[in-house]
Amino acid sequence: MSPQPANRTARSRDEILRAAIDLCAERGYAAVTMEAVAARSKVGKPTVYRWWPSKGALFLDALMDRLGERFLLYPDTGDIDTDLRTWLRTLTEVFADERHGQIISGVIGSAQLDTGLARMIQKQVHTALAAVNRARLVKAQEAGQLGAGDPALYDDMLVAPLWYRMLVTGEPITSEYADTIVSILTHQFSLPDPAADG
Amino acid sequence: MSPQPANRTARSRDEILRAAIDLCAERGYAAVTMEAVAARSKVGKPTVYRWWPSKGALFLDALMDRLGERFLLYPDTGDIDTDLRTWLRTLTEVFADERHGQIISGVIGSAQLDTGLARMIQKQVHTALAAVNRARLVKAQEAGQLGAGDPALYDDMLVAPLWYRMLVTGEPITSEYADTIVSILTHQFSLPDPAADG
Amino acid sequence: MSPQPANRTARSRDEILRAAIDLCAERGYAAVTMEAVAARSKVGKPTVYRWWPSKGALFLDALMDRLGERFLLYPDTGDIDTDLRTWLRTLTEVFADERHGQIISGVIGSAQLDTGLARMIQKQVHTALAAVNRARLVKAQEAGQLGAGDPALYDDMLVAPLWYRMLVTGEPITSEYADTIVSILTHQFSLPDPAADG
Amino acid sequence: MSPQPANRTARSRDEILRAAIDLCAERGYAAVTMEAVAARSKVGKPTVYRWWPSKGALFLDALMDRLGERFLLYPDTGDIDTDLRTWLRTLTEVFADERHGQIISGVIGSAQLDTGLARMIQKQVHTALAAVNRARLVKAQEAGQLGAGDPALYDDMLVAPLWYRMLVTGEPITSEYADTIVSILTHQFSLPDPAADG
DNA sequence: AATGAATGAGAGTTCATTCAT
DNA sequence: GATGAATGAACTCTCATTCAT
Repeated sequence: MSPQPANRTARSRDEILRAAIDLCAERGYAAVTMEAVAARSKVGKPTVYRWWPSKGALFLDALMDRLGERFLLYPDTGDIDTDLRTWLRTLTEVFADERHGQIISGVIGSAQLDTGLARMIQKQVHTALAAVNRARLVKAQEAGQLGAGDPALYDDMLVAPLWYRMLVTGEPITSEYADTIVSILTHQFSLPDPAADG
Repeated sequence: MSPQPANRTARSRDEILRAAIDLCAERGYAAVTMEAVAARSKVGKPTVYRWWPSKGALFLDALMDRLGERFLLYPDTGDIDTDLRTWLRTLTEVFADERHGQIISGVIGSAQLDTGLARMIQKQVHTALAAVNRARLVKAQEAGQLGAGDPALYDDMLVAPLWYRMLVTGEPITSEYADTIVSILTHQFSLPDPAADG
Repeated sequence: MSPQPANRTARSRDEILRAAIDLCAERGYAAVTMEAVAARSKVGKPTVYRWWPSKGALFLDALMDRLGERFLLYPDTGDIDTDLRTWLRTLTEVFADERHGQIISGVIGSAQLDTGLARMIQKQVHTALAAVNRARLVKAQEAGQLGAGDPALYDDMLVAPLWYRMLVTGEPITSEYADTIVSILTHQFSLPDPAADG
Repeated sequence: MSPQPANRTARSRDEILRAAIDLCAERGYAAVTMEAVAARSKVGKPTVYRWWPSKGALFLDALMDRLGERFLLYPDTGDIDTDLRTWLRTLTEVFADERHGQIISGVIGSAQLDTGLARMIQKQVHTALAAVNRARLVKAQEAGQLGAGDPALYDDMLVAPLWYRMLVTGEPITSEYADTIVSILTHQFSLPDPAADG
């Protein structure tokens, strides 16, 4: 997503990203070092630094490489309820997947300590994501499937609880949780009565 | 909140926490090191490490020292709408305050890379916070001021958007944003029409 | 030799010295720490420090305790040649004995870095040792068994080579070496011809 | 003498050695720490440790740097008496010089607690020194200027008394002392009569 | 462009030494 | 006196980052 693949260059890039992912699976995000990534991928450390200024940036790229398309292809069956549910479940699965979740929380965690990385996330992730999300929501509003209201707020309320559990409380992120949130948003935001439906 | 203040001990503890806070204000959370904290507070590094296993733990304690009570005194005027608004505004103010916000996001960020710190946050912050929050919500439900529904979900949806902006999108956290979220939750969750009321 | 043995005090003192000697045998002088000595002898660290200001001082005392008398009883059979030989062999044996040699070189080594210890060695060891040595040499001179000459010089030339091997070259200290030195000094200092006697 | 001077490397090396020497002059050998050396020479601690495993090794190198040649150029006027006297006086001057003596005794002292350093001294100092010394002595023997006898013994008896005063008794090391020793060795080892010549 | 080697900030420890009981 | 706990100097090392080739 950032370096242009040239001949040998492209291979290096892939090997570095793979090494990063592999090491993360083996030792956990926190224990991965740039040094280990360089060693595993058989390149010099300066080569790694030429392309990525930090571990966070490297993993952000690795993530985009593997998951980017999955998020940018927003589902559109015509029924907003179904689509939001599908979309949020996708997010849930990724978050809950040990391998990806670890990287995601690690990258977001690193970004709290690294302004540059935070900016990269803005640019590479949020802008793109917000665009597709909001486009779909506006379309649903125009189709009368969703009440009026700032789509950005819908969007926040939809994904924020997942992030909250991921980053703050550590509680499990399940598809039931995702479904409940979608239901609240689409069904006039009325909270389910736990006595009535569990 | 964790080490017992003894004679000389208590003074060290306070000086260390103050040094941490001061350094953070001067250089930003990321640039504070345990070494600098020790130097500034005129104690040896081992003294700092004896009480706090990491920078994150140190700042978590500093935060609890200064803000702990503010959060554990949940407002209770009898009107849930007012109380939630008050409470969330308090949270908003703290998050938006450069000095505190920086520490909060830094600590949560560090916790993504440090299981031990994550656990400390669970214990010292969440358990206490969730208890007061949920108690107030249940009381409101019993008073018929709030629809049925799992109070934990109310709680998540109330604070998650603030955390989301804080940690993920970086968008500003304003009291208008807080108020909107409370309104949605208390007024049957209907989203405001941006065209109608801004 | 320094602390006065009182009731429980004496027992502590002995236990501390024994612990020091034992630990030295187990780990080597360099690896013995005051902390380990305190732990092994089941006393608090301040107790050790009350009596000995440093590891070197402690071992100096331990050494004097075990070896002191051996050196202060200078042999006197009437024949200076025999006596010097006996005396230097005693020294040789002690130096060559792994257990004692290690402590001796360790203490002298420590004294290079510790003026106070150097002074203690002057007082506790040298004054006493030089006195008996020189007394015997003077007596031999008076008996016509030894040429004229400053007895201090005899003394230096007698023991210096042993110390030299011990502290500087690390070459083995054998009784043959000791005997050769004595022979040179007593037989008009004529060096043996290696071609003639080996 | 050990690390290969490269571009930046050489400058660092020199600055580190100079800093060590300077600090030693200011505070005394014992009070010099690797940390202070690093700070004074404006390099990181690991840089110091990369090249020298210990303070003793560092000072050994500093010493060799400044004094090495002085010792390896053994005087050879043809007259062994003169040459030994010259050589031992050189040694005496260095030992008696506050600046060098301190380092020498410190390094030898450290070596008592550090096998690795002891080995370094063997290799870097003794082998070379013994070679030149013995070569000169053998030449003198062949010229009939010196009695038969193991040159190594001559060598030991020549320098041991100086080391003995330096490391053990602390008595002053003067050129008179050196001269007396040479005289004894060269004049058939007959000790001067203090009554006759002072 | 790519890399081996060098660099230094700072983490986290050990242990001599001192305080408070 | 004796001791458990506290303190800090300094060590050693890891790893991000940079230099020189």
